[in-house]
This record gives sequence, C-alpha cells and structure tokens, in this order.
Amino acid sequence: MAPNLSTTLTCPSKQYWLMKSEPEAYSWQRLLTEGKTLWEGVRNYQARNNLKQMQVNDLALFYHSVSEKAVVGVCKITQTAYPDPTDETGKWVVVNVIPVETLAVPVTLAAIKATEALAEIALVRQSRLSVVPLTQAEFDLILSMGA
DNA sequence: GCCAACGTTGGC
DNA sequence: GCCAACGTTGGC
Repeated sequence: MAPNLSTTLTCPSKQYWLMKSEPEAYSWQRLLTEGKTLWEGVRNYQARNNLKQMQVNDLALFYHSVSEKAVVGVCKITQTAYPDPTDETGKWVVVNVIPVETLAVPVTLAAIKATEALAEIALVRQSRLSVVPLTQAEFDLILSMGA
C-alpha cells in the first residue's frame, strides 16, 4: 500500500512538536474555522523555551487535553517566537500557527501509552508541559495511527 | 471531584 | 540557597 499524505509530512528543520490545548479553551475546530492563530498564554519556562526554538514550517501535533486527551490534527508554524501580546511582563512569547490537516481518527493518550515506541515520549513523561518536542519517528508514528 | 506531579513564591 | 506552602495542570 502506498503511504498516504499523512505519513509523509515532513519539515525542513526536522523539528517536530506537540502542542496542547483544552478544547474548551481553544479547539482544533476553532483553528480550522479561523485558519490561523497565535499560540498565546504559555506561562511556563520550559514550554516557552520550546516555543523559542520553533522555526517557520515546523510541524506540530495539536493535542486536546483534559476532556478529550487525543491528538486531533497537525498544524504548522508560520512565524517564530515574538512577545505575547497578552503578557505585561515581556517575559513570554507566542508563535503563529495554521492548520495543516485533521487526523482521520484521533490518536488517544491511551493509545499512545499502549504503544511501546511512544511510552516514553515527553507527552507521557512530562504530562504538565504544554509544548513538547517530538522526534520525526514519534511524529510519523502518531500520524500513521491517526490515518 | 480528587489528587499526583510539578512549578513558583517567599520566609528564613 | 533551602525548603515549606501554595497554586496549577491534567490524568483518572
């Protein structure tokens, strides 16, 4: 079987990410509707440092936390980190993202935890970190699970 | 709704 | 600089 589009998504930097949002706060559906957003409100240094490392065209999985607990889509970074307009202190940053594709099937946290190759990813190890890096292999595997 | 994990704050 | 107290996140 020929690989479908999802499993062949790559970006030049070979840096991949997973970004979390509570669907009640900002959902994948809303990103699809709006077509773009700035990823605001990060107030954690480790997550901020990850945002600062992002490059234009980096790909990120979009994860619905809390009420859904599943990866639902892929988005792309369209602008590197700049000051968060909702932040008075000047310490925090945002990036711009656009939606790339919706997974045919959401990949649940339970499915990720049940997959040997994904049992140690940052999403699982550091469950409270809202922006985490992924290897290309991890990114590809989750995409194939959602195809 | 509870609680574990983790980050931050502030007193000493 | 340590650590107790507290707040937040997010899985269960």
